[in-house]
Amino acid sequence: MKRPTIADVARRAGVSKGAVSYALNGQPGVSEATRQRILAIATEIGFSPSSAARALSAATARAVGLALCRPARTLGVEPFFMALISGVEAELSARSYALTLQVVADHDAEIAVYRRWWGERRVDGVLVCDLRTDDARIPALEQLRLPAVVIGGPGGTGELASLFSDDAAALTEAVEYLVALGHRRIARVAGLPDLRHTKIRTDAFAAVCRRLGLSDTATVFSDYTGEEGGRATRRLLSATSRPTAVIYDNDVMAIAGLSVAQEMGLTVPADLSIVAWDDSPLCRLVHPPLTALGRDISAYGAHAARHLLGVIAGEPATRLRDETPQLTPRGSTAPPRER
Amino acid sequence: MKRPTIADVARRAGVSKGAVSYALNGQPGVSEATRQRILAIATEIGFSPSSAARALSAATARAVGLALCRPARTLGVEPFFMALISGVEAELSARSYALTLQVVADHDAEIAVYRRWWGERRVDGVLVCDLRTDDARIPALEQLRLPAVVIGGPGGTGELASLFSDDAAALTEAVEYLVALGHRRIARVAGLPDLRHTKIRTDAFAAVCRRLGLSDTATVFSDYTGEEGGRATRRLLSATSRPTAVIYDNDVMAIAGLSVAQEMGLTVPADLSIVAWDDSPLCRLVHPPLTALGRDISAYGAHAARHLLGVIAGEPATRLRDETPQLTPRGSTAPPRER
DNA sequence: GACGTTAGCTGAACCGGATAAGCTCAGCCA
DNA sequence: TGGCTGAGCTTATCCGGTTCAGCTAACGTC
Repeated sequence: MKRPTIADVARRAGVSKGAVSYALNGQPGVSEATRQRILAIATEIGFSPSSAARALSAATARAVGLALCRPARTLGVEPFFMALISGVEAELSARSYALTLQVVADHDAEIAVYRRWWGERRVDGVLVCDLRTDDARIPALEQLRLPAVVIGGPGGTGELASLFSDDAAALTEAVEYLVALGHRRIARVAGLPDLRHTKIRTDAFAAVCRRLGLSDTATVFSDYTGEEGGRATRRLLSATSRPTAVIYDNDVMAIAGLSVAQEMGLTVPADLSIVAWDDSPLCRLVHPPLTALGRDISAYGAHAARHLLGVIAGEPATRLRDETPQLTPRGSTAPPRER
Repeated sequence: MKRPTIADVARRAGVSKGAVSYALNGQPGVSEATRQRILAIATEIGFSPSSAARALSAATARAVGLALCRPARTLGVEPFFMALISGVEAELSARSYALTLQVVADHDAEIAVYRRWWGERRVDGVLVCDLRTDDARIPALEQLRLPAVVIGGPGGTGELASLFSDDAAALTEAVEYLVALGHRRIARVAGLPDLRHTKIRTDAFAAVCRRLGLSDTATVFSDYTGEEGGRATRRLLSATSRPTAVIYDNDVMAIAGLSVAQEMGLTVPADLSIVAWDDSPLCRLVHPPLTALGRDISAYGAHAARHLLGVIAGEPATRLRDETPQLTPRGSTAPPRER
């Protein structure tokens, strides 16, 4: 099947290439009758404009890049990224933008990819994930002047546009809820310590514990994998004065923690309450179902994509606050057993 | 930061655009000294050729498309796709191909996407997932003559290239293992019935049960979600003569099944053995860890990508058999309790 | 009826590469 | 010395769109 070009449409309509271009792009310069005739012919012979030719002359790729910088191992297990991608994609395809995906090993490789994408004009902008506390990608992107939206923050995003959720508020709500249930010894299994949102949550955790007068609090850092989450839990529960509640930075670690607790003979929630961050269907899979801090990740992705398209279109690089994660209480939290 | 073009390199090197093109592409036509000088200058000013211009003249996009046709809901939870994508991506980026991703609602939309990608010359080929028993995408792709590799089969892939695993053999191995443990009443919670690999597994299940003289066997169809998997399990376990072992078509449903069993007061594996398909880290997260039929999904994706690049390069559209899923026994399977 | 004005269209340049064809000149041989 | 060869380069064309400048004809105006 040979692919028709604009010249084929022009020939069959008996007009010039220019007229066809005007007609298809809704530009003035052709009569309504001619436009309809051209559109009909284009549809009939199944014409769609070559993205390469269009990119070359219009200097826009109509594509957006997303580089994922996590090992394949953890990438797959967390539902977060797939949900994010599907939201991003929904927004992009609605505006006929393509999504180009690349998995990279580290930030240096990621910056190299941005540099190449920009040089090759392969994308018009990028979405940046997993913001670190001191993130080399930010100055690199600023220097390239590659339109970008950082999914993360607040803070640390330089002059770039960003989209963030108020993780501090969400974490505070979770701690207050646990304290209201009667918990005094609350621990936290955090994600990678150099991610910015980990620090934000850690700071918020320290602040709320101080405010509520909790002293027996511990934060253990992990890497979002089930293995590490389980190990961290085992360590916490083996301490002489073990916590009565644990907050996990993702759902996978929370599920691993639940298994470890059960394996150690503890009953959830009587002996141990569990709160998960990221309310995916996984949280409802296990028994008891997990109390979780959730939000619509797909919508988060869609908002990020929309924001990026705005930045590409020349809108100012603002910092948007998205929905704050909401606490959904389920069977994994209860007042601590008397002792 | 303005993006340098081939003309900038040519000007600084004091040669023509043509010479630069020959030098950068390793073509004969320039002396080694000139080539080195041009390469140095290109590196120095950070030149990378515009993908659009290259695509336009070389008539190749150096990009591969992947359309995912599942609701966002189930897409996110299963680790399968992310693992597949990371494998595909590793292979593609090693050969400097880009991956273009699109989430679609149904097969008609997917075919429309293929048609558009082909017309726009946005991709050089596509990977096709989730083959159905009577799949409209196959004839559509054949008609478009768009290079494609179908991830699925064997059979039902028409003239297209494909990559499949021997699910029938894997399922047979799992059943034989359960029978060797002493199980006689084995049930199966299958995936969507119109997926081809579901049918292959269902047929293999029927065949091996007949061969081994098992009569009390049941296959319940589901949709890969935890909710449905749990519901199916509840139905199976409520029957008068309940199964002593259940094989699930994915890990998410298996985990949901485990929860349901525990919730109903059954002990796994004493009262019920569980086998999961797709051995993701999730299977090791729960307690007891799940016996699973696993394979390297990332490598599967990489093989599919390599096969597709071959087809794009003009190699014959062969049907490749990948590694057969291997049974990894863990804590969720044991001989059935005497009764 | 001469003169703007404008809608509607054409022709050509341009985007940034790849590449075929042509040109130049050194080297070699008869 | 003239002719041939081939390495090493330049020039021109093409890919398939967008867009600008210009052309033509119809229309309105005084």
